[in-house]
Amino acid sequence: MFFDYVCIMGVTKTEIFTEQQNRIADLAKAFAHPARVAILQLLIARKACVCGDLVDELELAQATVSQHLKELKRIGLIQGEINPPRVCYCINPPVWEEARQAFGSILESFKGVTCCN
Amino acid sequence: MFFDYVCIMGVTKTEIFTEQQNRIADLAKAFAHPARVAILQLLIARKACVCGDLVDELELAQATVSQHLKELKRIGLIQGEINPPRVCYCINPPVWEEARQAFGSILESFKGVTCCN
DNA sequence: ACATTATATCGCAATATTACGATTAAAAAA
DNA sequence: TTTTTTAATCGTAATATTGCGATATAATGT
Repeated sequence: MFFDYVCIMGVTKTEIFTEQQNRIADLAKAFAHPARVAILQLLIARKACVCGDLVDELELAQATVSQHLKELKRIGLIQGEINPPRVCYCINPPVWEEARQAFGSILESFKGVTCCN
Repeated sequence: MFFDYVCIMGVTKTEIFTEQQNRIADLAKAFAHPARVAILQLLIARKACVCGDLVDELELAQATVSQHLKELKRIGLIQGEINPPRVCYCINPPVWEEARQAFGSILESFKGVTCCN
């Protein structure tokens, strides 16, 4: 009988990594596209909060911006307050703090010691 | 005559973003997969430096690990010292410092002030 | 009711990423 | 010289991501 592990090609094997590693990877995804970096920077600068303003500032179609906002919302880094017919987006402080801690932790863990030199 | 802008589907429009935004996105990609997070953590812990050791520790095929190492090398976060027939990998301090600055800068720029509350 | 406004979602096209077996390459050991 | 060891690369399969036009949705104004 075979209950062999089957690898589904093209899919990240999240099961073999720790919760922390998967979470860091997910948080990093938020910053892994220049459009999302730009959106986060705009939200922090508070110049644009409403989705339409972001569409104006970025040279991307409304559907594309909406999709990036959805991804940032899924990760938790931003929240959207519905104010019909507009939606006002902003940074979600607790998750932003989580990202700060997570990246800080891993980035500070390297003390400049390399093994091959 | 039409020299209209043609969007190549599926490709990030890097031209419309700043150098800094594109670089942050690229650096973030290094952390945007749990396997690469695990590799970086292992390299920092110095338990495994040789590619084969990483393959043993991670439950991934040698070809897969090699591919992730190649991506980390492309971004610049790690370097590989050839020591035939082995290759010893380690963190690349200047680029690691660049990542520390880049993430620190954006993560600290949010002062807890949101526009919709 | 109907038009307007702002955003989300759908569907599609195309490239990017992930994973791995098989093969190649390069140096050391036999 | 042949074998062994270690890592890179190739080729392939499959899912993920990116981008956008078109459409749907939902509340407001007329």
